[in-house]
This record gives sequence, C-alpha cells and structure tokens, in this order.
Amino acid sequence: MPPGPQPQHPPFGAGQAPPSVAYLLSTLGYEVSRDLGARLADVGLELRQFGLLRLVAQDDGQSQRALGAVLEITPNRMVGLVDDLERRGLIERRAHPVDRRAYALALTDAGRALLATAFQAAFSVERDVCSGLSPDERGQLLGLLRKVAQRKSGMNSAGGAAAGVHPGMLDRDAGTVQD
Amino acid sequence: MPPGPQPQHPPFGAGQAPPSVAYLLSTLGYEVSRDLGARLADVGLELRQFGLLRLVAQDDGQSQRALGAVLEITPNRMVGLVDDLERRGLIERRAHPVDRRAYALALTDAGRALLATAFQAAFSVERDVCSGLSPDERGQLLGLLRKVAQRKSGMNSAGGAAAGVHPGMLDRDAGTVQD
DNA sequence: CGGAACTATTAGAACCTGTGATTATCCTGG
DNA sequence: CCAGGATAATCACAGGTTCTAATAGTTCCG
Repeated sequence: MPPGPQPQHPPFGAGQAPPSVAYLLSTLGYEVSRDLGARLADVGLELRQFGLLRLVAQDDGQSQRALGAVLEITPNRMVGLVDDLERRGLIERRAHPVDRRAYALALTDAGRALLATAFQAAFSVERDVCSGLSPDERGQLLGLLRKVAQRKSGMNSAGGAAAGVHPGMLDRDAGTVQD
Repeated sequence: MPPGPQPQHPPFGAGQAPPSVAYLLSTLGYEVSRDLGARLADVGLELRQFGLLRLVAQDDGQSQRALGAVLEITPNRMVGLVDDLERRGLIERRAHPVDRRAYALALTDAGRALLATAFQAAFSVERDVCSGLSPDERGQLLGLLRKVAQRKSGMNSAGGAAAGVHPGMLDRDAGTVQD
C-alpha cells in the first residue's frame, strides 16, 4: 500500500507495554484509526474524506473554510479534498446564500449513500473493539474515556478541538507513554 | 511549526462526538500522542527517537533491522534515524558479535541520561491524562484498556505489533468512529 | 564452493503539506 | 458612497518525508 493519503503515524513504539493509561490510549487509538482507515478504504474513502462527508451531512451549506476549521484542514488543502469528492459526485459546491466568495457544500444523494456505507464500516470497528467487553464493561469504559476527554478539553485552551471533533486520524503519528 | 518529522495525523474529524469507544479511543490517543510529542520536543527528541531509544535501552546489541521491525520503520529510514542519534552521541553503532553485516546498537551514557529525562516527560503526560480520575477509576480504566488491547493482539494475526509496542505515534493519522 | 538471502546504505521519484501570492467579494468607517 | 482592510477559494512553489529500486559486503545452506 503506497503512502496513502491517510495514515502515516510516525513510528514510536514501546519497549515493553508498560501499564500506562497514556500508552494504551495512544496505542489503541492508533490501531483503531488504522482499522477504520482500512475498512473505509474498501469503500473508497479516506479517513479525512469520511470526516468531511460526515460534517457536510450533519450541517449542510457550510463554507470550505468553516469545515476546514473544524477538521483542522487548511484552506488550500480543502480545495483538493473538495475537488476530489466533488469530482466523484459525492458533494456539490453550490452558491453560498449570503457570501458570494464562498461555496455552500452539500451532500449529493450518492454522497449520502456512500456515507451510510461508511458508517457501517465504522460501526463494525466499534463492535470489533468492544467484542471482548461485556455490556457493563463497555459502559464503564465509555464513561471513563468520556471523563478523560472532558478533562482534556477543559484545560487545553487552544488544543481543544471543536465539540466532538478530532483532527488527526492518521496524519501520521501517534504518541505513546509507558509508566 | 514546519511539517515537523513526527506528528502528521491526517485530519479526520467527527461531526459531533458520538458516544463510541472507538471514537474516543482514536481521539484521545491522538491527543495524548501530540502531548507527548510536544513535551519530548522540549527535550530535543521526536516520538520515534524516543521509541528507538527505549528499545535500545531495554535490549542492547540489537540490529537496526530488528529494531526497525518492532517500530515498523523501514531499513532505509532507520539509517537516517540512527545517523542522527549517533551524531548526537546518544547511541553507538558497535560491531555485531555474530553478524558482521549488521551493527549492534547500544545506548551511550548521554543517551541513557536523556532517556531518563524523556521518561519524566512521559510520566507527566500520564499524570496529566489521569488527573481527572480517582485512583480507583484509573485502575478500572487501565484494566479495561488492557482487555481491549489484549483482544486486539489476539485476533489481528499480522497487525498485532510485537509485545507492548505500537508503531504509529503520529506518523500522521488516527481513526475515529462514532456510534 | 556457489547461489540465494540478508544487512546497511544510497539515489531518485512520488507524495503531502505549508507558505505566499492572486482574484473576487464583503465589510467598516469616513 | 467609496476607499482600505479582511476574508474565501485558488494557485504556484518550496520543503520535508517516505517509498522503491539498486548496490556493496556477508552469511547461510545445499
């Protein structure tokens, strides 16, 4: 598989998995991302394309810049990203209602359909990840992770990605720690 | 900050953080990696350099290829990585005991010292991540994450990174899922 | 002994991302 | 109303990183 556009985590590796929350978080996060990336590839989508499609789907008519801000994708990069998705007929660049400089991105029917398929892939990853957990355990884990996530967004003034969004998917690296 | 060598996660983003274990895992994993990457930068180390140093420290005399296999770094990439670390006097390329083709990488005293500092940075990240959790909760989370990690390594025949090692740190992407 | 496989390295191409400049448009203030 | 400054989308370049292919020197097995 060529330097695909998506995952490129910078090798980090650990000597021997030390019992650290941070280490396990970065390791598992990386693996989960890879998994999803692989399954999305089967559907013909990259991680960031999936992210953009999701965003457009939930909030129609946004400008490229607005979307890029959420996904942490610079304007110039958005051009190519949107170009590709538009060329494939998944999204459309419509005239923006109030700003003639910008485009209003919208999902096409084909885009909606593909996104649904992509979601299936995402669900399968979730099922996979939690396959070893009992419903109770899954609930516990969810709560704890949420708690950790909350704390993070609370302090990191700048870093805190907009509600429910996380930029890096595989832009190429992942951290790790061992205790 | 230029396209630094380490973190380059491909933007992925989520529409609205869905309560998914996979999503939170990839998101938090990415953030943790970034955090560690930033703190290691203060010490003058990149994520993968830290990973290599750790590996060399725990298992002296390994060949570049062996180390690269664990860290998922190709041989040609290892050359530059080792070159740099050696130039900085952190590791040494010694003659391999039984194979004159290969080098036996070893940590220098300076390398050991810097690694100790790097570990401090890693510990601080761990403390930070768990700052919002009670000791009990931290233990629970650790157990659950371990369980998920275990399941993973069990099925992924090929993907399962060698015991306790995870490749991507930020090579640039991370996945996400929402449920 | 001889060919096949392997380690480290180098050279070159491909890829992606960031910066700066460009055009069209919006907006605020005089 | 109409500059001047800021903003949206692009484009053209430069830089950095990683992959592929090819090359010496070695080792291993038949």
